[in-house]
Amino acid sequence: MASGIAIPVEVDLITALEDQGLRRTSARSAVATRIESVSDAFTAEQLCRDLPEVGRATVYRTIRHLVDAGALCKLPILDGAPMYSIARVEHHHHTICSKCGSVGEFRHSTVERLMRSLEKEIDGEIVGHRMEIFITCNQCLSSTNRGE
Amino acid sequence: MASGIAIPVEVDLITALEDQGLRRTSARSAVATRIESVSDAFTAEQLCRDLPEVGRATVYRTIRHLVDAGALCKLPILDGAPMYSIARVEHHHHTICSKCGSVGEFRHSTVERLMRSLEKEIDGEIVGHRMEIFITCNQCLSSTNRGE
DNA sequence: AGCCTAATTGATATCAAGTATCAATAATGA
DNA sequence: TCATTATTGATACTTGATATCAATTAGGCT
Repeated sequence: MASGIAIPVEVDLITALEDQGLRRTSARSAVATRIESVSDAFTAEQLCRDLPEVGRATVYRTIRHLVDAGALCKLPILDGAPMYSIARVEHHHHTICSKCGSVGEFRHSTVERLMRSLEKEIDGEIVGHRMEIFITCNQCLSSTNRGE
Repeated sequence: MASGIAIPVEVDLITALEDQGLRRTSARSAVATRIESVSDAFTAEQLCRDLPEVGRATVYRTIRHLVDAGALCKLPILDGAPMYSIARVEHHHHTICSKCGSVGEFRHSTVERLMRSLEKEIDGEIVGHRMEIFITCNQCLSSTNRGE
């Protein structure tokens, strides 16, 4: 990870919601707290299962608000429900372990430079991009080596 | 696009299916022909609507076979059904117009170089990647300028 | 040509993810 | 405290996609 320490944006999800003009309610607090406590990426259905005391509709709505606020990233999974992860770094991309599904974040200046150089090749105006790197994470690598 | 002319892999979808050991049937031919005739990316549901004479299950199955054969790319759309496009260029990425949804392909060596340089930063072994560029395509740009 | 077998089809049921509805409830400001 | 407005959540529904399985079809064989 070299020298470039990513400065983590302090994420307080319930505050992010209030900044959107939304009320602080017990349902929203429960959702926010739960998301902050699971460190990994998660699906909406997982959250619903973890929070049976909060209605499905509310879980989905709250997630949508957090995505709108920029506090959560929604990342598409080709065969299945999208996953969400807290947006800790300003602009970043994701690594997804194709064995265990764990999600990581990274940021690399080359990506931004790449966009600029692509601008010439592309028939239109670039308004955004998305990039995911599929990996076998170190944990899965070592458990495979141990011969499971 | 400079000098590097992308050599289009000649794609014959029904042949791609036969190469998988699948039989040539009228349903599969209908699906293959239809996909080849629409030049744009499409969703499974669109195909079903275009081919009411072919059962839904068969349309979905045939698409899956074509993806398995590498003849179609499945690209995730964050809010909605995945789109499919014929894989004309060996390894490539997609541009998606965020106004009209049209899909294009491009290939750029920097992307491959980028992967190699990312290898050092990433906690695991890279096994693949995915990248989409969101654009406003020239067509949408000009129609906006005309003041719709 | 006719037959056999395995592959394929497609109507239907089912599943899963997510959204719309709307009466009941809770939060805020006066 | 009251009035207003936002929020909630049970329920029904929508959409995309897969499972089931009897009927059909393709391809090889004689």
